[in-house]
Amino acid sequence: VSESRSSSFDPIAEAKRQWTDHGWAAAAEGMAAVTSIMRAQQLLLAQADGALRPFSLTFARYEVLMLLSFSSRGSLPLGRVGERLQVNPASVTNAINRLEAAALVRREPNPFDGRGTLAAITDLGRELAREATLAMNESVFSALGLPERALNELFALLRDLRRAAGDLT
Amino acid sequence: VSESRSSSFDPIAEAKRQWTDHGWAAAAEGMAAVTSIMRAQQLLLAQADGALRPFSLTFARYEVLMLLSFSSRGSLPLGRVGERLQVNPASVTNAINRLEAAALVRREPNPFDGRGTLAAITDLGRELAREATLAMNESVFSALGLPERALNELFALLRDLRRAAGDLT
DNA sequence: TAAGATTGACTCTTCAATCTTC
DNA sequence: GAAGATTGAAGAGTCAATCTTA
Repeated sequence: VSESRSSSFDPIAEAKRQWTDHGWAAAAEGMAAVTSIMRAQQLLLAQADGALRPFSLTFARYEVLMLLSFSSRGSLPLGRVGERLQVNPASVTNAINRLEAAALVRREPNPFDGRGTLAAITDLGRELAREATLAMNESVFSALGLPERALNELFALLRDLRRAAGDLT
Repeated sequence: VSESRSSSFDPIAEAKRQWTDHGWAAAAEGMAAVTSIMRAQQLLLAQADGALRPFSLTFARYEVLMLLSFSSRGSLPLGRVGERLQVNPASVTNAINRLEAAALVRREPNPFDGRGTLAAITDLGRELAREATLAMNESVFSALGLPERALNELFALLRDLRRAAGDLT
C-alpha cells in the first residue's frame, strides 16, 4: 500500500487498517464507508450553516422552507413535512415555530382535517428561500471540488444505501 | 427519464428535478450529493445508536473509546482526541465525563504538560469496546447491503470530498 | 381507538467566557 | 499572551406523555 508522499494522514484509513489487524476485515469496508459519511456530513453541515448564517437560517429550516416553496400550493400539513424530511414531529414543530417567528411561514388550519395544521410559506419566506439558495449553490453545492461525474456516482451509491436501509420504501 | 415501476419515490431525486427546473442546473448534482450524505448520515446514526443502546453508548462515545483502545499507550491528551475525531473541546469534555462516570475511561494528569489531561481507557472500557464492536460490525458495518466494491468506491469519493473540504490537510 | 400536533425532559453539539499553566 | 480544559447558554434532535379531533 502506498502512502501519499505529501503529509496527508487520514484517520479513517488508519481505523480501517486497525480493523483489519484486529481480525474484523470483513467489516472494515463498511466501517470506513460509514465513518466517511459521518465525517463528510459534519463538514458539509458546518459549511451549510455558515452559508446560511447571514439569513438567520439553519440547514434544517432551510430544507423546510425549500420543501414548502416547491409544493404546489405553497403549504403542507406538518406531518407531511416530517415524512419528506425524515424528521420527528417534534422537530417539525420546532422548525415551524422558528420560521413562523421570523415571518417566513404561517400556520393555518387544515381545511380537510380538523386535527391538522398547515405550514404555508409567506412572500418573505419565498424571497429569503431564493436568496439563501443562491448562497448555498455558490458556497456549498457548487464548491464541493468534485467533478460532476463523481457527484452523480456519489448520489447513486448513497441512493442504493438509503434503499437498503429501508428509506425510500 | 424512466421511473421505477415499483412505488419507489425519492425525495432527493425530486429535489434535483426542481433545481433543474428553477434554472439551478449547475448546482443540482452538488445539491443531490450533499442532501444524500445528510440523509444517509441520519439513517446510519440511528442504526448505530440502536446497536449501541444495549451498551449504554452513543456513536460519539464509541468513537472515543475505539480511538483510545487503538492508541499505543491506551491514553491520549483530550486535545488530540478532539483533533482526530474532529469535534469541539467541549464535546470531548462531555464525552469523557460520561465515559468516566461509566468507569470506561479514567482522567490522568499529562506528565509532559501540567495544563493537560489524559484520557486513559480502563480494562472495563476495553472489554466493552470489544463487545460493542462485535455488535456494530454485525448490525451496521456488515449490514449496509452494498457490495464491497461499492463501499470502497464510496470511501474513495468521500475521501476526495473531505480532502477538498480542507479536512485531511 | 387512532392520528396530528404539542410539550417537557434529556442528549449532543457549538460558541463565548473563564481558569490554570506554559 | 497563548494553549489546554472546563463551564454555562443556546440550538436541534429524539422520546414519552398529553390534548384534541376523526
